[in-house]
Amino acid sequence: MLSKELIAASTRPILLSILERGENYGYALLQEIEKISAGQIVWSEGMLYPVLHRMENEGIIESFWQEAEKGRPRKYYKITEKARPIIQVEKQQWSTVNQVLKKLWKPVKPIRNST
Amino acid sequence: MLSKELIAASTRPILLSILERGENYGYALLQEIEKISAGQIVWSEGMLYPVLHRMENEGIIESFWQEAEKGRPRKYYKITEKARPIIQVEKQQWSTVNQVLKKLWKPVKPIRNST
DNA sequence: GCAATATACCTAACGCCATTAGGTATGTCA
DNA sequence: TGACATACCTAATGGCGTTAGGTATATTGC
Repeated sequence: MLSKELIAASTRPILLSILERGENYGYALLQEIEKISAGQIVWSEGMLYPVLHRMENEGIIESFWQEAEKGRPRKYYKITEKARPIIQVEKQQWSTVNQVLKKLWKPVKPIRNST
Repeated sequence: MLSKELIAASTRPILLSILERGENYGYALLQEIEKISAGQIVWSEGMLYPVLHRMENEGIIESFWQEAEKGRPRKYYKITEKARPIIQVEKQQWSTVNQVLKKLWKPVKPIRNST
């Protein structure tokens, strides 16, 4: 169970990275992330759908309805050209923080003793 | 300039990791993170002080006033024993997300062409 | 002497966003 | 026929970063 802050920070980068590999629909994305993270990351629908709508409003992704062989129609999302630079910035920002944390998590060098 | 979501997700882990290495006071922490991140991460006071107060209320850190050689007294913070397991969980959570992103950012293997 | 700047702390109003908790609709299986 | 999985959506709530203030001390420049 991730903290809500970490969810907030990682959802967009993860979503865009998944969609970068191919279009997909909301419900499948919920299962996809759970699978990729080996059950570590679980998204709620109440979080995901608003995020998708917001990103569509911003023009980062776009949607189209598609009939499934069975069940109700699915709303597929795909990234737009506008998404590319955003993904780059997000990667860079994530790396910045990750490098700082990696640095801080390195054990402190003990002071060499002269004995 | 980091996104506010990434700030929210990283502030506590970073703060606790810095304080794990030694007690420090608020204003110095602002400069410390800027230095460690080579200017990439800049915290605002309006973000930092409430975070410190919240963590103190939760018993994760504790504070004491100390006179400086010059200027006003400083409020130093140090981690408590309660912080240790929390830091561990945060490290683990961060690593989980980081591994997922690393996986997603690996270039997709192109299909070998028979030409 | 006095204004500007750096240090060092604090807080209130605002807006964004995940959570919680609902709702609708279709198809399958017992 | 009732339960469950699939598949979409939204409203109310609370937490938290941003913005924009405030207070106090010490130094530096005019």
